[in-house]
Amino acid sequence: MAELLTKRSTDYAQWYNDLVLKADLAEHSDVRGCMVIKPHGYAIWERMQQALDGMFKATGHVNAYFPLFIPKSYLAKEASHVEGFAKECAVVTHYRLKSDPVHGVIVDPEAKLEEELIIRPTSETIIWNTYRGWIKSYRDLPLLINQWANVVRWEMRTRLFLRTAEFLWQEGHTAHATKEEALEETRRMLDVYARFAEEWMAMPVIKGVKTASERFAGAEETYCIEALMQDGKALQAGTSHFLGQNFAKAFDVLFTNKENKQEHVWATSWGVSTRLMGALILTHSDDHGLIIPPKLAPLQVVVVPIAKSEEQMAAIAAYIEPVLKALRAKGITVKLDDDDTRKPGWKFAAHEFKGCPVRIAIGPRDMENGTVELARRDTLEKQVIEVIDLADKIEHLLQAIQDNLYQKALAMREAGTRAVDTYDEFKDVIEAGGLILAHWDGTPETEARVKEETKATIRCIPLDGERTPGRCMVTGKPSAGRVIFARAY
RNA sequence: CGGGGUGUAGCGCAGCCCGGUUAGCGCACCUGGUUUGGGACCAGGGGGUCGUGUGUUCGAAUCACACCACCCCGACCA
Repeated sequence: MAELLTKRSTDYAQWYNDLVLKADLAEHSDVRGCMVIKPHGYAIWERMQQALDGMFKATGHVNAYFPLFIPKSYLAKEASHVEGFAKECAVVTHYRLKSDPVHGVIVDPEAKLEEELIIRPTSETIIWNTYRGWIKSYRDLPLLINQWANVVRWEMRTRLFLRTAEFLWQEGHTAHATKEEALEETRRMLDVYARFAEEWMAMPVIKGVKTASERFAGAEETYCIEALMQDGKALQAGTSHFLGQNFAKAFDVLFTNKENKQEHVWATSWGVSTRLMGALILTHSDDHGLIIPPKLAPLQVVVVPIAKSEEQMAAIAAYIEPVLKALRAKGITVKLDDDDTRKPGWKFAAHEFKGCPVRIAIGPRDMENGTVELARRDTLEKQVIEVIDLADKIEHLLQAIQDNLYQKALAMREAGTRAVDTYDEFKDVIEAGGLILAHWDGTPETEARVKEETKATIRCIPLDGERTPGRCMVTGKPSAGRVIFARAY
């Protein structure tokens, strides 16, 4: 078999790049830092969207859409927000081109915008400016809105899915009457993200709180889910922010409470992006290509016929038709790959590379014996089984694959997590990657020093598990509990 | 923006030092045939502003200068 893919052990970063390109997930566009998401990649994203959207609706949210453009002055209204995003904003300055004998077209200097427009790096400002008109009374609260959109952050260095100048995401923006409600919402959506990651992506995550230096620009508190990738680097997979009254104050969003008093509303925002595609790949895939958890696989089962003639192809199609029907009745996506321009061996390799969880192969031998060959992508195991009750067996197999992927990822994370008590040991252990649980004195200075000296950052202060006090590994000062350090994407 | 590198067919590359017929190879693509239980084989075929511009020269993919683009490493980050 031709070696299409750099091995993970040879060069993990190159493996990732190869895989994204060769599994037809995405490619670089001619626009610097921007990617084209190809149909196979987009289909997986659509499955993610669908699952998440259902979870948002189930927690009472509705979708809406706000503009791509944000007046420059809006961004400046919340001081730390603008500070956080100013360095990576694309700006629209003109609204017209005109033809030019030398250059074809040029920007029409006559068509300068009076106020420049920012391409949204996130939508808090335009949304809160809009909410001002929507919220008057406690009866208008809570306001629970999500939007699916693209955003632009002009990054210096980009990587397909993990960091691109333009990316797709969802951003939830909610308004509440009380601080407690807003905090509850922040945690509720964090739980939604964690559940999605674990149940759909088969990716175990740690829920935590960001330190001040890693906090979202404009938030009082940023919660996150962090995951450990196969190469030992951590990846932030989703964030949920408690925004306090910062945006309400910046945009004068007031409501009248039951006591007829004016109060600023309390806010949250939360998002996950196409970065999840990167997380999915970095968590599960192997040297043979992509591995997609069954619940997110656009095609869950593929049937590869081994036919020497058109008659045989027709016989195989008839042989498997009842199984296809039964699978579809269960809501399982299945395709008979009857393309006669490709050989079976080619198809085996291609579907494997693209991550299809289950493959059925059927040849003349199987039709004589009443069997099929069943292969699972996660373990690459093959077995010949009787065609009787095949749809049920496959349904169970898909669930088994989903479970196995989660368990494997969990085992990987557990093996890659260590508690460390001294800074010397930390410096040693961090070289091997993984998550490190260590005590920290809570100061930004210590955090910055560790980052400077080891390139490791505090991924989060974990929410779950007991918080046992100790002494900071760097300064020896008191620590309320261990935090998670790692080198991160 | 600093440091390094690369631009030759859709992709991956050779040719460049030392200028000289019609610019070559592998993969992919097209046609025909034989094949088909893990990326088949044989034969034939199509496809090129050699990144752009200027210069040197009888002659430039090859030499010089300028520019552009992209990639890798750093600073910034979901």
